[in-house]
Amino acid sequence: MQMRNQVEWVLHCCSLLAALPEGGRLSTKALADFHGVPKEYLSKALQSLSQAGLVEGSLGPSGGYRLAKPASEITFLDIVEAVEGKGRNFACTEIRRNNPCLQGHDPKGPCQVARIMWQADAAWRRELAAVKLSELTVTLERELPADLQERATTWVAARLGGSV
Amino acid sequence: MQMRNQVEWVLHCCSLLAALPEGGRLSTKALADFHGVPKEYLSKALQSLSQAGLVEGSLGPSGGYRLAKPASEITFLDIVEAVEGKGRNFACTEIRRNNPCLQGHDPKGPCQVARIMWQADAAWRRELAAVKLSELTVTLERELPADLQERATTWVAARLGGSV
DNA sequence: TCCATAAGGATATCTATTATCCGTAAATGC
DNA sequence: GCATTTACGGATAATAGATATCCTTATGGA
Repeated sequence: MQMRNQVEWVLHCCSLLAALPEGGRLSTKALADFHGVPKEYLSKALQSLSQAGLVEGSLGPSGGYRLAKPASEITFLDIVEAVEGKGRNFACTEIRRNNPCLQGHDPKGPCQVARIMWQADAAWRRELAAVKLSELTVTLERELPADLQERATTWVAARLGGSV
Repeated sequence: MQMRNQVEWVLHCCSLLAALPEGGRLSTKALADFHGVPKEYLSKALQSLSQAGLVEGSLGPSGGYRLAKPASEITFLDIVEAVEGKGRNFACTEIRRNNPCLQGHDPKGPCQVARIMWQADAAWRRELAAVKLSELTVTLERELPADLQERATTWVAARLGGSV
């Protein structure tokens, strides 16, 4: 049971978008180059983010993506669910109903096994919901050496779209 | 990102094994019939449990599986990890190293994205580790009508192996 | 001896993930 | 208006993983 590659990608992409100057945008191509991932497939993931209302795409030259709302209002859970879906990580297929000696019995509510597994799933989501995208930016600025941050800023600036 | 079918199966199987009388065993066939799942494939999952030291298989007629230790010493996490593996649900592929403008930089320790995702994974596992298999038995006895419990007991008794 | 069983290997089938390609529409600059 | 750049969506291919079955082997019990 493993999350998709795309989840890692978009988390890093959002991190980069969060650090963009006001009004700035980055194209799929720039984001793909920056992270060394295939552009076409990354595009699909970014479209998921767009549909979830987390980022906004714009067309034309100097188009690209930017966050649709402040990084402080976007959680890790938002991003993960945009790509991975909101479905639980445990699917109960109600095998208790297959039981040959319990036929005719119509159990109410989810079975205890499912309840426990869903409770753990909820704990996982709670943890992700507690982390804002903005926290990522703060940590990165604190941990990444200043000269590298500047190189990154320069790299991004050279590819920046939008009304900057 | 969804867990395997086998996880649901073995959780229910363990639940049944935990309710067995002292020394009793159930064969793969009985467990498969009880839950309405394919015997051959369930067998693979039970072998995983066996390798993890959670259940003990024995050969010959009147052979089958029983718990390898008291249900109070087996957690949901034990069972889930036996089938699903102990690997984290988020794999960090270190895409930050692909960054074209950060070449030559050798970051120490996991990146913040991975740390956050792993923290959520840990919360999920913590939740599962907190639930003992024995709790499942207790709940089942409390919630399942007495007559159905008896029918199940009879059904199981007719297929019971081991030294009963 | 004979049968039932766990265990493990080999293989087939199906589904989801990963990836690529192409067409469309919109925005920008000329 | 026209060419270019971009997001977006559909279609499809390639790969990996999950699901399932079959067969052989070794062992225990009658």
